[in-house]
Parts: sequence; C-alpha cells; structure tokens
Amino acid sequence: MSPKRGVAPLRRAEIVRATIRCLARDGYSGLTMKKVAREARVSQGILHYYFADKRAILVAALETVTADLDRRVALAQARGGRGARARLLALVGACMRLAAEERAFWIVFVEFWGEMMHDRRLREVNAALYTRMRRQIGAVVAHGIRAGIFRRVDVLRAAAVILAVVDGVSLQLTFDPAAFRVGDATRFCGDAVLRYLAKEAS
Amino acid sequence: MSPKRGVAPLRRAEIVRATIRCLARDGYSGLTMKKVAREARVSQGILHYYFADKRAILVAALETVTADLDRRVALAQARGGRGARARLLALVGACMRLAAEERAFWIVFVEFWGEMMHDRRLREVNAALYTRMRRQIGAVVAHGIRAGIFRRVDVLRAAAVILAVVDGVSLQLTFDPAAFRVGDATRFCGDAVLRYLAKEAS
DNA sequence: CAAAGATAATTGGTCGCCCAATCAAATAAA
DNA sequence: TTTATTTGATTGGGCGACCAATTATCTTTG
Repeated sequence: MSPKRGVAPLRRAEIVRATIRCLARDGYSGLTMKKVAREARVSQGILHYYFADKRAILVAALETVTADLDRRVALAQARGGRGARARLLALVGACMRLAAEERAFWIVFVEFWGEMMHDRRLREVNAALYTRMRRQIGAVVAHGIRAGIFRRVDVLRAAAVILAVVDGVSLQLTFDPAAFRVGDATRFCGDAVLRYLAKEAS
Repeated sequence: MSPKRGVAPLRRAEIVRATIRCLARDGYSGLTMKKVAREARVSQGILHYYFADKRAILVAALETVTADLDRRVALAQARGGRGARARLLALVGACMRLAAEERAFWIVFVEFWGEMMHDRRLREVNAALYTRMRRQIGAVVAHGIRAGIFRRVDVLRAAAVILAVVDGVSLQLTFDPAAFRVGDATRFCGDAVLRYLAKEAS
C-alpha cells in the first residue's frame, strides 16, 4: 500500500472496523494485532502508527460499536408511530431484530462486557451508552405518562428496568437463536414492558 | 508440597477454585497457568497432571460456577414462603442479593459469556444451567396459575422472560453497584415480574 | 514384620511458539 | 526538499505444554 496524504482518519476507521470483524470471528482472547492487520489489509507496523497500543484499538472499537447501536436505536425510534406505546414497541422491536439479524453485533458487545469488568476506560464508554439509552427510553415513558396511558413511575428507573429486559432477552436470542423466535421474543418483551407500565393496579 | 495418596479429587477442586478467584481478579484475558498455580499454591506442572490443558480447567471452572448458582437459587427458593407469589419474589430477591453481595460471582460469569460465543463446550454448560433455571421458575409459575393468582401463560416462555429480567438487572447491578440499590432493584424487578403475570388485562 | 518394588503425586526447569511493540528504511505526495 | 505515511524485519518477553527426576505412600514378598 502506497502512502497517501490526508487518509489518516479513513485508515483509522478501517482498522477499527477490521478489529470489530475479527472480534466477531475469533473473540476477544483470540484477537491479535497480526489478524487485525491482515483483516484490514495493512502491515502490522501501521497499527502502531495510528494507535498507541492494542488497548487503544479496543477502546476505539467499543466506541464505534456503541455509536452504531445509538444510531440504530434512534433510527428505529424515528420510524415508530406517534403514541408512546407504539414508540416503545418500535424500540423494543428494533433491539430484538438487531439481536436476531446482526448477531455479530451482540457477540462483540458481550465480549466487551467481560473485559469491562477489569478495564475502567471500557466501562466508562459502556456506562455512557447506557445513560443515553435510559434517557431516550425515559423520554418515551414520560411522554406516555403525560398522555395518561402509563402509570406514574420514576421514568429513569423504569427505563432501567425496560433496558434490562431488552438486554436480557437479546442476550438469550444471541446465545440460542434456534430456541427463541424473534417474533415471540418481541411479543413477550413488549408485553412485559407494557404490562409493567400499565395503569391498572395488579 | 509432599505427594499424598487419594487427594486427587481435592486437588482438582482446589485448582478450580483458584482459577475462579483468578478470573474474578484478573479477568479471562489475564488468566495464566502460572497465576492459577500460584493462587492454588502448587507447582505449574501439576496443572497438567490434573487437567489436559488450560481449556479443560476453564470448562471445569464454569461447571463449578453454574453448580454454585444452582445450589444458591435452590436454597433461596426453599426458604421462600408457600405461595407462588412469595416464592417468586424470594427467587428474584436471592438473585439480586447474589449480584450485590457476591459481585465476583457475576463478574466471572459475564467473563465466560464472552468466551461462550466462540466455544461450544462452554456454551453447552451454560445452556444446561438456563434450562434448569427455566424449569425451576416455570414450576413456580405453574403453581401460581393452578392457584388462580397468575394468568394462563406458557410457563416455560414466561420463565424465560422472568429470567431475562433478572439477568439484565443483575448485570446492571454488577456493572454499576453505586447507581443501583439492591432494595430498589429487587422491588422493581419483582414488580415487573408480578405485573407481567397479573391476571388483570392491560 | 521388614525390605523391596510399584505406583501415585509433585516438582521445577526447559522448549518452541507467538505475541505486542519497536524501528530504521522506503515511498509517495506536497 | 520536506513531510506524512507505510513497510517488514527484529526484539524481548511471556505463554502453554511437556518431561525427567524426586518423593511419599501403598503393596507385595521373603
């Protein structure tokens, strides 16, 4: 590959994408600089020209993955209907579809979870994502409460519960795609969420 | 350490326990045979006397962790009340307490998740655990339906949803123990589960 | 019952491999 | 010519696996 000017940011992104692909294929413990370089079709040395070390690449990869997730969820939400109920279901559905169709996406994400436990930087990136997600979901819940179709709950805490449900079900969907059907998972998940927010007392 | 007869199974268990402690401390990617040997206070060579290779130790470690989880959940359920509602809440509470008090437990578990994505053997051990858990939860749900306090749902699928909620919330509790309070998490989680199973239509 | 052999358990060192990181040199654009 | 970019070989270290030697316990035998 011949050196060209002004391609630095592109190369960076290329390397990060290659890293994510490698993670999905071989896992975190199977990730080597050599494999990343081959996947990105560049020399090994170049990785250290764009990144300080291996860890820096991993951080960039997690940032990219979380940004992707953000974008997808925002998109799905925009497509959803006007009512709070419809928007919430659209959001849940989008997450389920993501887990089912782009399995690699979740695989990479779960791999990072393990490392987060021992890496503060990674943990912070993840925490920021969850804060954003909770805010987004919380806004929809608040909307529903104002419209009088949801009960009066602490919106951020309710969002945390909803996110937890979606997370848990997505995880199962990722682990055992054969046992769960997307339609079923979506229905059950949406059902659980709506029932949790329903006004009628249990 | 002097060689003694008939201690083989004990040594094995000792090594596995040491492995779990190492995993909790340094993570999956930071796990080395050397560290495990030091933690177990044995020589490095002995690890290969009791296990074929590193992977075999990891498999044994996951089996031990899942067995521990089983035992704890069963214990918590036994302590719970008689009614289906009380038993379900006891189960949820036990999981939450586990996540809060024995954080190391969940840390190790999440680390394994990442590897499971690329290791069939580990995946199978985990799948067996989830099948057992779903059966256990499903039995309680069935009990509640028979007693007429829960709506008529597919018990195993309902169990899957409940397990997903518990999983998701536990995960958040593990990641950010400061932001979540165990009491809150337990209440919200139990609330969500009971509302999901409530007879009144939404 | 004691000596001798067999066996189970343990050690520490060694081997070859592969890894992340480094660097001097090369190449193309400005 | 200078600067930005890229290369591939090198380096030092750490890893999992392997093994010859050693020790303690058990079993057999005289």
